[in-house]
Amino acid sequence: MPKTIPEPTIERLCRIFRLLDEKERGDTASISSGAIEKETGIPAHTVRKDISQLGSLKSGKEGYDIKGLKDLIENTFSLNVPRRSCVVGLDMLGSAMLNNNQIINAGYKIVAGFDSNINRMEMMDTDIPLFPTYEIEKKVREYSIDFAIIAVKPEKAKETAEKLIRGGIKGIINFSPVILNFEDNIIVRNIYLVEEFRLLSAMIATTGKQKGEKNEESV
Amino acid sequence: MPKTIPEPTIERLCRIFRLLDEKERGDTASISSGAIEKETGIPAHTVRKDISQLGSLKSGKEGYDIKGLKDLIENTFSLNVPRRSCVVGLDMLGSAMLNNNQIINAGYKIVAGFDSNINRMEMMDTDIPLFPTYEIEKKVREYSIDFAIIAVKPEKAKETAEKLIRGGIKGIINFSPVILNFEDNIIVRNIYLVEEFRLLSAMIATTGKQKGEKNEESV
DNA sequence: ATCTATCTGTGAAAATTTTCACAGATAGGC
DNA sequence: GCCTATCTGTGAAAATTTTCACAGATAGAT
Repeated sequence: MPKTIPEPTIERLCRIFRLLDEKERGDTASISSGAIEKETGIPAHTVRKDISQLGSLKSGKEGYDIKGLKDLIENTFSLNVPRRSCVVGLDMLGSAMLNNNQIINAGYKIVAGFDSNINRMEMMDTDIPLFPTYEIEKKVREYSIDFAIIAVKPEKAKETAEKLIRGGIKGIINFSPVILNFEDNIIVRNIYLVEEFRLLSAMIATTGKQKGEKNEESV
Repeated sequence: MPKTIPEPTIERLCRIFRLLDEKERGDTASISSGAIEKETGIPAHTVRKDISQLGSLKSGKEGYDIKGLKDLIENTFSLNVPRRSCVVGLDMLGSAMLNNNQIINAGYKIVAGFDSNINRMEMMDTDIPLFPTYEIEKKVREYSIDFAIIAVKPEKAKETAEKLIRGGIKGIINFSPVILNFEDNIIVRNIYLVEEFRLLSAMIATTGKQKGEKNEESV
């Protein structure tokens, strides 16, 4: 085992990765931990500590070499391995995901969409192949799909996840407000829209000056 | 000061709140920490510890009274205070947010939408009043809007946030991939779609069995 | 080559968060 | 009332994560 990297560190490094991606086509070739702090809010010493977990990278008076650091993160986390994804549930949110430029620009290919409503699918205007939900297991396997975005109605979320898992899915991004909790080695990232609202409310109520992030985990 | 509640605890309690909301219209009137663990994945002792931070609630052989616990969380975090929200950027993702049932059902009112493209707004079919982005500051103030969802193009994210803040916004849910980092007491929850994909990749690469959450921080 | 200013890398300390273990409380049966 | 089974509440221990402080490294100037 190559040494365990703590989850908060993984999250921060992915955030830094995006910054590097922006900066890569910029004027300078390097960036310091202090500059990373200014742009991301992650304290400089934490940035250094996190990066040091990746093994060493030659330093310098200038800070980190942007390209070098980016590649190091990319390799460590296998971000360069191409991943195929699908979207299940093609109402407004699901459709927005199917056509999401951010996702496509980052190199993640969305290769299929699923919905239980065949009429709706026939009306949709997209190049991505669409299938009825009863074909999920079959198509996930056939297309070797790694990741799925779940945007179905809450009452369908669990069975949708189970179909995906039977098809061999590796990771799920779950937009439904149902807590998906599997023993297996399926990784689920939950994006709870409503909870983000509640967290804003809660943070205002408790102090008004918490830090506000988590990705989170997550929406 | 009423005692500081750690942020991870706030996030878990909001998750538990949702579970209670589901269970409230169920058959039983109470739920134990063990049952909460089974449904949320949060360990029972952590559940108890978290709940104990809220001050005491009479216990019993049966576990927690669902209604009582729900009210306690609601009051502690002022989740019952009505909040008015808006959406800035009405492309597919923004429109999906404007019409999102989850948000509405949870009692959060979306009272305005903003977009820089006036033609697009005229074509949209919604009862929610829509305004051009140059009116953000004015309208946020006029409607006393508390929260905003930012779904604009990355290059517009920062200036959008600044307009909202000048209008007096209290919290922002940011869907753009730009890191918004303010000194002020504005709370920002970032939902980084692409980062969720990267985190799935990273977690598979590092061990394949990390726990997967945040949002998840954050979506 | 030496000096200086600027950064990183990292062991150790501090802070935070989670886990544990068990005392205390409650409801039901006898 | 008393006993038992089931839970919570919580101080203390353990684990994890963040912060600190400074040694070491590099690049440029003189």
